[in-house]
Amino acid sequence: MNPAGRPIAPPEPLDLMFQALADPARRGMVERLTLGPASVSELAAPYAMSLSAVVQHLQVLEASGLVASQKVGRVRTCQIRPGALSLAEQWISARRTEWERRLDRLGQYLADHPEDEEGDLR
Amino acid sequence: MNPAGRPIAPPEPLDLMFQALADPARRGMVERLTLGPASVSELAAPYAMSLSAVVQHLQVLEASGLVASQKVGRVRTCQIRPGALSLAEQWISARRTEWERRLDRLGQYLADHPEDEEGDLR
DNA sequence: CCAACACTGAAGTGATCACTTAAGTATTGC
DNA sequence: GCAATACTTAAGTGATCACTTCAGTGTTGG
Repeated sequence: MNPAGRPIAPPEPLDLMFQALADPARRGMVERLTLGPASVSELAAPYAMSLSAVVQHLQVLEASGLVASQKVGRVRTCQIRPGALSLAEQWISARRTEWERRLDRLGQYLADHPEDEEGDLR
Repeated sequence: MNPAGRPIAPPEPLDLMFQALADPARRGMVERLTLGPASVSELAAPYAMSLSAVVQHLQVLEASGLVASQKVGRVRTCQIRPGALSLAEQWISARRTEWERRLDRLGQYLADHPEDEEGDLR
């Protein structure tokens, strides 16, 4: 049980996604991989951390679905999974369009009722 | 010092942003706030956690820049900051367009060289 | 005035995170 | 064959996270 005593819920895909993107090293690896596939050591090169740490970041990225990899010989080659980011993108753009619509309605209301005062959040 | 013994870097805005979005309760609060401003207790209502926990989530959301709030009397009213999500949106769409460009180049190459075999990641 | 209300702040706890080191296991070039 | 290469796995550590409880503080309706 967790601290709340409630049953643990399995993490949703969006949780894993945003969690994966929340670390600058992981974002950096994704940025690198958008330029093309790379081996683990190539991905590790820009970072001061151990290879082990990089592999652990890679595992997070794979669990989130952002990255896939396959091993050939002794080299593991990683690539981004193109469709993966669209889930996060959709959530964000849904919020954006929602509040744009809301601001439009508010603007329309204010235009229709110019006598009303500002400062009202409702 | 951190476990690596290296100096700590201050978290980047995108770190705070994605970290804030990585929790389902916080995303839920953002979703609620896209429909319009709400008080702390209104935001807390759907959740089984304590009010204190909700306030702590709200602090994370404020630190990320996603949410703003002001107190009037004994009620704190929260609203989303419309522009905030665009930072995350831009990062994601930058990656998307980058790998789309890359896939286009790859497709063009394959079209120009139909004799080549598949399975090459380079 | 005073009780109910809407938070606020501090302290504590167990789980998870971001690393580390150390000791493996397959591959490959020579 | 054998050393170098490219990871892989396990165990450990301190920091941070997501909560909790409890004890305030300021506000407001009756």
